[in-house]
Amino acid sequence: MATRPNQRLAPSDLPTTSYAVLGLLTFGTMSGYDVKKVADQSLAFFFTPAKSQIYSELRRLVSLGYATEREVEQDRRPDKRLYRITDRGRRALRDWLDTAEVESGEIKSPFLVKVFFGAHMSREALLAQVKEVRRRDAEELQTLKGIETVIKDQEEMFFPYLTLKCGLAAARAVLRWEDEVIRELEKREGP
Amino acid sequence: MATRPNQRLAPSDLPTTSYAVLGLLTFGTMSGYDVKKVADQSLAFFFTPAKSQIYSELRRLVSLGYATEREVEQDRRPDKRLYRITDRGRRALRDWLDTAEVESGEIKSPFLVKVFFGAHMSREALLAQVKEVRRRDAEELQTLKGIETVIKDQEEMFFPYLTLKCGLAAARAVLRWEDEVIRELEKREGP
DNA sequence: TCAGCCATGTAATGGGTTACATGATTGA
DNA sequence: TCAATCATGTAACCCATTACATGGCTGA
Repeated sequence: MATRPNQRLAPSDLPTTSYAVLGLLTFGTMSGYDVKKVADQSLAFFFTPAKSQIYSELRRLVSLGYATEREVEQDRRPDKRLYRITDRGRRALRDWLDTAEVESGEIKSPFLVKVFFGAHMSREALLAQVKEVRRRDAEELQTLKGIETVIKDQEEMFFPYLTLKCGLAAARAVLRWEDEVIRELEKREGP
Repeated sequence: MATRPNQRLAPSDLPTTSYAVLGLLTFGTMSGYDVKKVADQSLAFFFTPAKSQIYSELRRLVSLGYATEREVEQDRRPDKRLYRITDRGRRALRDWLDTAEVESGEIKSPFLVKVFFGAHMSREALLAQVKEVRRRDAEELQTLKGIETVIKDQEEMFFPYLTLKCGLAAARAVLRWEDEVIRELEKREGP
């Protein structure tokens, strides 16, 4: 069946992950391995799928006609499959982006669950865990700052930079909160 | 086999959800429906399981001996099952809390994925979506502030209040970021 | 009188994670 | 020489979500 060239695609209602992968394919032809790497270096702050997830999304994108697959033989490396976004895929991506329904997003934090039930813990155990998380979060902030220096003046990175700024703002706020928690816990019943 | 009373339980490595439900049971005997309500009113910011998830967790807790189940017949209401945490369950909870490995948590934000690929959208579509998300986030912040006024002076809410402060800090930071994004988008190529 | 919420759950589906596989290259 | 990393994926599992089911009460 022939579809008219600029027709809007039926909103095929895939999970966000599919569109994220589809979006990454706009950067160029990639293998699943490549997609994973790029994702880890760009979307990582708010989107972190497993490899296997990416592979199955890519297969799905092909089955929907949103991408094409081409096998490439390699020596010294396992053969790989390269995926390229199609026009139909670009249209699907734009349709999803333009769809007015936005999901704001969620946080899943085992650490905060622990803090919530902190009354059942020794002060020392909780303090140690807060400090550990704080240390990692500070590292994370450094990483984000490193990315910032690289992309902040690249005009084509305007939108990624916006999301990075969200990460920076959130990271800084959380770090300040962690410092406050540490202070509060340390003054709560003396040493 | 008889276990010694205060023995450490083998770290049975359940998902965080299990321990969250177990933790909520320390507040008192509850049905699955109750657990869901309490969770929505307390952990909601960083932990939002579906009802069915809670029901299956409760069944698992029983099967592990971490909770007991008692059927209660009701008229005008469907019968219900009440769950009560056991000593063994309390020990399992404490052991999990004291375990040094903490997972910091993750963010999953379809909205940020959209912003990331904002170059593929019309400025108007993106702006509208940012404003919509900002509106919801402002509402969310109001809700958190409402909770704050209720619990901020209750000593027994000390730890829940700590997590609430994290939510407040993050929500404020994200709102400021959203305002910045709106300003940036509005000045980007004139009206 | 009728939609919507209270109240209690089950069933079906699928999204996403961890573990499994393989082999070459590189740094300690 | 041995672990780590690059490079590429598949298989199994299970966590978690959405849809389904039931019936009384309540407010417009």
